[in-house]
Amino acid sequence: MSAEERRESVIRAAMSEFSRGGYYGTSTEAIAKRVGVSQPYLFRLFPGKKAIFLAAAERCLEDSVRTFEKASEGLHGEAALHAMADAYTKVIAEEPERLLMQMQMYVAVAAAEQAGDHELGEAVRAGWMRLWDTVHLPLGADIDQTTDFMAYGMLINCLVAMGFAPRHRVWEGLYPAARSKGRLEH
Amino acid sequence: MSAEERRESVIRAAMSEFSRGGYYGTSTEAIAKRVGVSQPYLFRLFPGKKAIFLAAAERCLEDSVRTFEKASEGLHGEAALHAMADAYTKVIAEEPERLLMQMQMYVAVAAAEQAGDHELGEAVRAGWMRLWDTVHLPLGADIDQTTDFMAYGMLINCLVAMGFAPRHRVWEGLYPAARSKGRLEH
DNA sequence: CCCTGAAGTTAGTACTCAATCACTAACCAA
DNA sequence: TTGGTTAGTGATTGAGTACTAACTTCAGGG
Repeated sequence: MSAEERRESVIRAAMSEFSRGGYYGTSTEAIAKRVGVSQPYLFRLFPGKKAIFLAAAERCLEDSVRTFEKASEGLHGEAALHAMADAYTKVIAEEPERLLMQMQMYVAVAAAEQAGDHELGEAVRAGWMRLWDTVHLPLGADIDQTTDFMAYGMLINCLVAMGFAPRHRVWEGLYPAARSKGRLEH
Repeated sequence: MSAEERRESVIRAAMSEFSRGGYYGTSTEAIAKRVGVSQPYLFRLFPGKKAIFLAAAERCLEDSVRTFEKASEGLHGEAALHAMADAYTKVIAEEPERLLMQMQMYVAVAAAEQAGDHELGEAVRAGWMRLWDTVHLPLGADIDQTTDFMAYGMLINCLVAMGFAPRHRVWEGLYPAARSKGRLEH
């Protein structure tokens, strides 16, 4: 397998592992095992653990951007809103890891910034802005609606992280995500 | 100093430290240093690191409950909403650590649950429900409004964690928190 | 004046983890 | 065959970490 292909699979494995344990709670050995490669070899593909996390974070944001781009393609206003909400609902049910990775990303940024390392922070903020704009345009560039959409998304992320069962009453006020979630998740 | 008083200061120190590095990124030595006590002594005050984190998480939620209880005292409906939003704004400006600790709590729950440890998860979910109800009642038991309030809160937590500057346009759609934040944070 | 119990420390253990180094095996062009 | 590149491994190192055990210090009471 070429180095580039390996790097690709490392990023995917890293997203999985980091989503569980976060930056500090994930060992490079765990990532290597998931890739099926020796641990030292990771350091030939990436300069260090931080670089792996950064790549995983950027990919995570990129995935979300693409999800909403695809969902809202050719749609506007309320139709786009529903399409994007449905798409997110699918992510909740099928790839909850992605939501957790988002959360891990956010807290990792806070830690890095306080340690004087702004590289991750700048990348994540740039990615988030791209995500924000990706949602903003199909919603008719309505700031309030965009903010609402993102806010619901963040609430959902937190509820998923906390492990609230899909039928729990905290989901009640979330529409349409909650109802769809009730359907999709077992 | 009595053991009980020490435990109290350990919890406060732990909230600070865990809010930065999360569970895995925070050493018991860092907590001990902040308390001004030797590291092994922590294990006489608490059975282990996990217990310290649990205590810090519970205290964090308790603090938020108290914040909203105090803010909404004697108020209902829109008045209560504004009072609670203002109170949260104050927390954003003066105690951003508390918001970060919340985030750290959420991701720690996800990690613990997947590792088969449900103790933290149950405590956090119970605490969150108390928080939810604390907000729910003054808002006239309106589920949608409560969900909105919590969603905005979670979005704010994430933006703060990512380190978006107070004047950044992502804050624009947040009302009244954003405007107040612009005023309060330098 | 000694005894007890509680607060707190020093020294140490067993372990994990990121990163480095020296090496091998396969392939490929001249 | 030779010389070079690329994918990959095993052994190791040095720093850090949660937790334990044994010791110290000291206030208060009989």
